Amino acid sequence: MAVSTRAVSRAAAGEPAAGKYDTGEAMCPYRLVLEHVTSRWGVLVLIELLDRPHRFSELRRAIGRVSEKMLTQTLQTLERDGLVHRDAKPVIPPRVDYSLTGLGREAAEQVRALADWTTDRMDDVEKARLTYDEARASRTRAS
Amino acid sequence: MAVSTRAVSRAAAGEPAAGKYDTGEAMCPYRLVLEHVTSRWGVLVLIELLDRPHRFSELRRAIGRVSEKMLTQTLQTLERDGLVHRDAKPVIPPRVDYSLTGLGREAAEQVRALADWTTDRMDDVEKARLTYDEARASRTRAS
DNA sequence: CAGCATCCCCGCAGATACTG
DNA sequence: CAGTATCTGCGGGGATGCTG
Repeated sequence: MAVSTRAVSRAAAGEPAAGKYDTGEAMCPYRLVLEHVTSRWGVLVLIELLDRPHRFSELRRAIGRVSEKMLTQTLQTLERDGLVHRDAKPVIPPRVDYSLTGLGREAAEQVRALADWTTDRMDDVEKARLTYDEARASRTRAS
Repeated sequence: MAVSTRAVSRAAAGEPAAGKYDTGEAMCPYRLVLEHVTSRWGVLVLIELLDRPHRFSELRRAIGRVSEKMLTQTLQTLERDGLVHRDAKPVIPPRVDYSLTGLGREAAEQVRALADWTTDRMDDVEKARLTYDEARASRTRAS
């Protein structure tokens, strides 16, 4: 039904299922949007759409290893938040194009900046990890 | 044991547990770092530490609603990646201060920019949601 | 106070089958 | 091709109890 569909959609993209953390206080709304944008697949979708609009299956291939279901859910969440525009052409076979809205482009640029930073600094991170693991290993030997 | 401890640490902060998505290909490393940084609690920790160094319990209170376990795991992951510096003073009662490294500060600034954008555009997002839900509701009535 | 160990639940996400 | 509906597992993450 429509209701359960909405429930699924709201649960998508890393958003908590509204009962799990509902220990009295409500989660502040901006964190929800932030989690949609920074969600596992949300990040990759936004970055991919920043290059150019994509069809559904193009996105699947571009991202790789995302299940059809998760991609659908992620796109629905982002569409609902007004970040992604969905253009379904009434043709056979169906053709649906996804693109960024103005709002979505702003978000995507922030996200891409972060992703670019990550790739740039990747080697620093890996060095840090080696140092950390080294220290841990020697601590283990000492005990 | 040390081995299992490391396994827990690696699974922290939204990082997949190394077997779940291991359908043959390895996940590219930069996505892992990206997911640490954009993880549920990672985002909030980085933003909080951008203001000033925090003690463990200060972070807990500042973030709110984060379990001790998840905060520990998140901090360990970020420390291992070289983004967070852990300073444990050998005193009683124990006192541990967490601060950003140079690398971590760069990441945190990107993340905060994204968070700021989210709060700024929050009302646009909510308007978009109303529009979206409205459209869905009328579609349901039509069918 | 900081953090580790253990238990356990439930919800995310993958797999599969079916529709327009 | 672009979805929806349903089932299932397993791992994230909360709760609790214990150590230094």
